[in-house]
Amino acid sequence: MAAAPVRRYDPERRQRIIDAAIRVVGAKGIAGLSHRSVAAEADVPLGSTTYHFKTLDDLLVAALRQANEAYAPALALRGGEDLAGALARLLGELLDADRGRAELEYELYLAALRRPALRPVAAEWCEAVVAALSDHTDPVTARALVAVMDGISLQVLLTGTPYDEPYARDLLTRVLRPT
Amino acid sequence: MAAAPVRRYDPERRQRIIDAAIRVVGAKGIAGLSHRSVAAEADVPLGSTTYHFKTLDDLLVAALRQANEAYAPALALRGGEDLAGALARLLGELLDADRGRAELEYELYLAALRRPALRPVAAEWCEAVVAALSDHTDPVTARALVAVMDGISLQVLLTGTPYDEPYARDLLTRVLRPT
DNA sequence: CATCGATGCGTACTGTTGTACACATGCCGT
DNA sequence: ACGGCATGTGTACAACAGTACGCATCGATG
Repeated sequence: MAAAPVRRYDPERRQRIIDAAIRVVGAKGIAGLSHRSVAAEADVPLGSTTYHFKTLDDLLVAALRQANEAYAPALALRGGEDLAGALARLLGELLDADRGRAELEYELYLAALRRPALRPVAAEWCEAVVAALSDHTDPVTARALVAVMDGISLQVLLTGTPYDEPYARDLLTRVLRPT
Repeated sequence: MAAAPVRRYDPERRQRIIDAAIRVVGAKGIAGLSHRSVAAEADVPLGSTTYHFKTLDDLLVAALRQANEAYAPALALRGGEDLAGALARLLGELLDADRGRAELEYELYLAALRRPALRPVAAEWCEAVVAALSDHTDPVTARALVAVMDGISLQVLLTGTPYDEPYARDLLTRVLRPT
């Protein structure tokens, strides 16, 4: 009998490694990310991860980019609602109902602080959100909204304070009024 | 002749280790922080760091707390100036003139995302800034200002966008107007 | 002045990590 | 058809990590 057929020609492998990396970061944080831990999670040999991603930064870039793509559609805005209320509601959904995902995405995003390789991707993320908001307000205000939403999320995630939707709505309303 | 006199009775040792830890994080990031790297930087033996700080989290807590104490006085506000302008100016001083320190302080602050041990200290930091602003505005607005300043700083630090003081001033002005 | 606990020092152990490298395999252009 | 090259696999190695632990030394307490 043949030995266990070693897996060959696996075109999805690269993608599976990225998915595994995201799961690892979600479970153990970036500090727990290593070529070996992703390899185990993706069920591929060690050499495979080092082949597709020479450095961990490469892997983080791919993971952050993928997380971005999943985040932007979450900002889908309903038509009738007022903008501040809609954003406050979406923020609440992310921070209350999907805390794990919020932590994961912010951890990848914030990693750009010390990893220059991630900075362009973080900038892309920023731009994508601004673009999603540009249908509803001017570009300067859109950037401001991003800053404010980041700030609110940070306070919640870093200090453990519960998310206060009316407060967020009030703050966003203030930002939306032109000078 | 006597052997090199082994250093004994060094009451400042603990403090020197904290200072060394801050320098290490500033130079190599939290990822480069280890009992060994601080020991080398502080010029103390390995056993000394593990004695004073059982875990690296303990060390990070001390470092973050110390960074906080250095940050709050930097928020000293001049009397005559309008609040938004003063904060925008201070933000500029931190982000333009002292980028390294800004990165260091935010890295320690953001580390609370994945390290529950740091969360109370991050909350203290938040409260300290709110308290410093409370002489000039109401508590709710003070919290909002902290969120906005964090958000602005993040955009600058994470994406590499240059700091735009007039933009920050405008945004802070919007937040300061009561609803 | 004897003793005990806090502090300091050195070293050894065990696990984990990034990296390199030699070899296997199968697609694709010629 | 066939050979080069991208892809996949397994293993080994050197560096470095946290941790533990035995011993040295000092200050204070009685």
